[in-house]
Amino acid sequence: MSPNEKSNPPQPDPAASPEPAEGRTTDQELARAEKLKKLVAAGVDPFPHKIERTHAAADVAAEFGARSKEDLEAAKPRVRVPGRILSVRQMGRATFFHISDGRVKIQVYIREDAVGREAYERFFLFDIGDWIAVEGTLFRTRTGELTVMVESFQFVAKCHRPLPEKWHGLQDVEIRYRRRYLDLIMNPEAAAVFRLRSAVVAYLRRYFDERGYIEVETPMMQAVPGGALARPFVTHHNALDTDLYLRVAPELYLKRLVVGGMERVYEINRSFRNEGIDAEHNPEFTMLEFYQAYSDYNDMMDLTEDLLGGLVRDLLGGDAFPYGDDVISVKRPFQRLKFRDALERYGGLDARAFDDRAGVIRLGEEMAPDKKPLTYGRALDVIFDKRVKRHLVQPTFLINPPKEVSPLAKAALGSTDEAARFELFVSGMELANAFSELTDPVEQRLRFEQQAGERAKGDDESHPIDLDYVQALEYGLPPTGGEGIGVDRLAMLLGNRRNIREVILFPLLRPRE
RNA sequence: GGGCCGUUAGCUCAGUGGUAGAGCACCGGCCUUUUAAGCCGGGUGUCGCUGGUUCGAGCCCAGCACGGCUCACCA
Repeated sequence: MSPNEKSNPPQPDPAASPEPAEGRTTDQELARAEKLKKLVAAGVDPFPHKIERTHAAADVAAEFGARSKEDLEAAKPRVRVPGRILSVRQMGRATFFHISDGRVKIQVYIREDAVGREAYERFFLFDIGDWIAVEGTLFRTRTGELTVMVESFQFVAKCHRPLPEKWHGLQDVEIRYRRRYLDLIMNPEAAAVFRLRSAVVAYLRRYFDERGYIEVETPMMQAVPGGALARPFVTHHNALDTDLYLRVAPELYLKRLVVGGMERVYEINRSFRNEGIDAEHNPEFTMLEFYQAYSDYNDMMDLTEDLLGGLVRDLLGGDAFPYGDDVISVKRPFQRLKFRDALERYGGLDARAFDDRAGVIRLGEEMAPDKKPLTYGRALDVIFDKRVKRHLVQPTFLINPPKEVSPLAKAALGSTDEAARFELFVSGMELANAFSELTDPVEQRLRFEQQAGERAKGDDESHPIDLDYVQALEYGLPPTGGEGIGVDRLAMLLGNRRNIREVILFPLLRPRE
């Protein structure tokens, strides 16, 4: 067969409306496809390879936002700026519209007498939602709004589907989460939260980098899912024919690195916990963990105050910020409250009740019948969760919880049943968890075995035995302070969002269909 | 997993057992500094799905799906 006889492969119609991903094609989608066809017929490339621009919309605002009307009229600055059309106001032979780069909206003015009749009519083959690049000079309207006077414009990309309503934005939370791009287009305050989150993470990295910490990445797929008391996700490696777990925490690997001489390490990345989903929990979430040799949990408290104070000052200004109905102050020092004192103050346990171990267990089991049988320490933890947590609104270091629920922490100095550990609570939410790391390999092994004993009694939240980790400790871990901070929750606080899904771009939802 | 609530046009939402509605968007007109532009005309729909009750169901009942809140769970 000669090349000439080869039939051309079928070419897609570049202006065709995409098959609807779900449901039927609506009248509005058909109208949009028709307009694109006309543009293509007029010679427009529906999928241009590159768009030249001088400014993003945000650049225009930043560079010219302060220039006066007279100044702009004299200078006539030229810009070529792309953006998505968000609204159109046509008045006969002149039209105003707004384009956005996802951060800033810029008004554009197009007049038939400036661009010519043909181009002016071509503009009406664009729809709200389409991407356009406009070139022209900047001026201010009667009302003072910075505006591009169009001299020419270029098609950038088609929006085949109508955008949500311009005034109310996109309200349906399910669509907001499933199709986050629509949320980002329509709800600028939602987009702003994710920019804030990015700034939070950048600050954290800067903070630790400047203090001599090494950023590392440790396994997310682990043979023993340790470092926290949580149910893991299971997966399977085919070539090795072995089950692996998605990590519930990076902790044990980070401490192995300290054994290896990396005396200051941190990691910011995802962990996975196969638990319920609610306003404070997403199955995959981002944790900052950091470890510092030659330190203890008191040093971690100092560091935490410094870190959060600086973060709030840097990103929000000042040392307090609104969260829901509260104003959270990160002024040093944070309240320090012993676990036992917290239970006495808010949990209705006086000293005598505290010492009545059977009574405590009974109370805990009444509050959490699913968790029976409870140990003393577990029961205290339950009572804390139910009664105390919600009272800890201002940043509070909750110090020395039961050793029993802290299998990776040293015992508190001078105590046999309390851990050298704190949890930081803000607005009733656990934000951080830190301890003086347990460095004794013999005791670590014992603690693991105790946990295994509880596991055997049906407790699937106990810590699994990790003998490989014990072996690492046998090579010597210097005194080390370590801490984990929930980055999503930190973003919730600074962004004043009550739901973790507002700070996770694509939160886990049940798959559709 | 339990309880409560929601699901109606592309979006935001009304809807009282008896012809399916509004605003925005869209379509056709008018309009050269508007900005939730305005004015005139047009309703474009699998009322989440499946059954049931009824002469008749968006509405009442049951089941299911998805979502929200909440409780449970949860470092």
